Amino acid sequence: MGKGRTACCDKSKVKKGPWTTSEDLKLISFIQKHGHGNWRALPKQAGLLRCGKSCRLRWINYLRPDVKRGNFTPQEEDTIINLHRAFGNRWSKIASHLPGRTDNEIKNVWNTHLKKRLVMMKKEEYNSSSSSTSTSSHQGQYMDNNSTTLESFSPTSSKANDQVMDFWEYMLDTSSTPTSINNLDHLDSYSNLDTTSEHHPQQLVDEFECQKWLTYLEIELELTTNNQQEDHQNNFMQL
DNA sequence: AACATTAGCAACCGCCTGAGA
DNA sequence: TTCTCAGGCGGTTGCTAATGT
Repeated sequence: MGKGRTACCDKSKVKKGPWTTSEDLKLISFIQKHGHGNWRALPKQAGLLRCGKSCRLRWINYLRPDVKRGNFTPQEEDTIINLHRAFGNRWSKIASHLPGRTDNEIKNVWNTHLKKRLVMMKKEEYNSSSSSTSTSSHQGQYMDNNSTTLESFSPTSSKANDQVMDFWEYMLDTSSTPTSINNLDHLDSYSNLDTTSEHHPQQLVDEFECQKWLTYLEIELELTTNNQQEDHQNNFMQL
């Protein structure tokens, strides 16, 4: 063994960047069938040109069925703020107290919203304490009514939603739901569909989209009976 | 309308840790 | 005890969309 660490994978042979729909499905399909005992070996076994770490990250942050998407509630934000006071930047520790939320997501929310808000509140606190009519501030009152909550941020653009709708129309109209997980590459040729994860239904706030996606996966992964599949198709047609 | 700047977030990088040989 | 390896973690980057000028 030479000096230094061995790379986790051959960087020249792995794909990087945003995950495509077909890659997602391959990963989901493989994990559904075989689990994820060995992340390093998984990409090859699943037919993915990805680093094992990348697969793990994708699964944990986006594809796991129990990942909760959508805006953080004010309660969750409070929890993060309080836990951050206790644990600092130990995002996985904080995430363990917020079911369905990932460390990466919490880290992003902290860095983009909560940190700024706390700075502003510190400022306000400082200003008010320097004036005679200062009001006391204590834990649990980090959120004043005028502060911006994450409710005001929409994670999904209308364009992304349009793409999702286009995608589902395409899937239903053509009845081209792939029958084999090995034959998913054509999904990527659905040219205008943004293949970044933003369109992925598990990232949609709208539960309707999530449900459609999950139903599709059930069909794709043969987790439903034929009758159930028919029901699903009928439900889609009614929507 | 066009360009510049900012915000949001998915994904990558590299280090750390623990298990097992 | 030492070494290797895989998984996990936190920091950071880079792309895209939104907003401002």
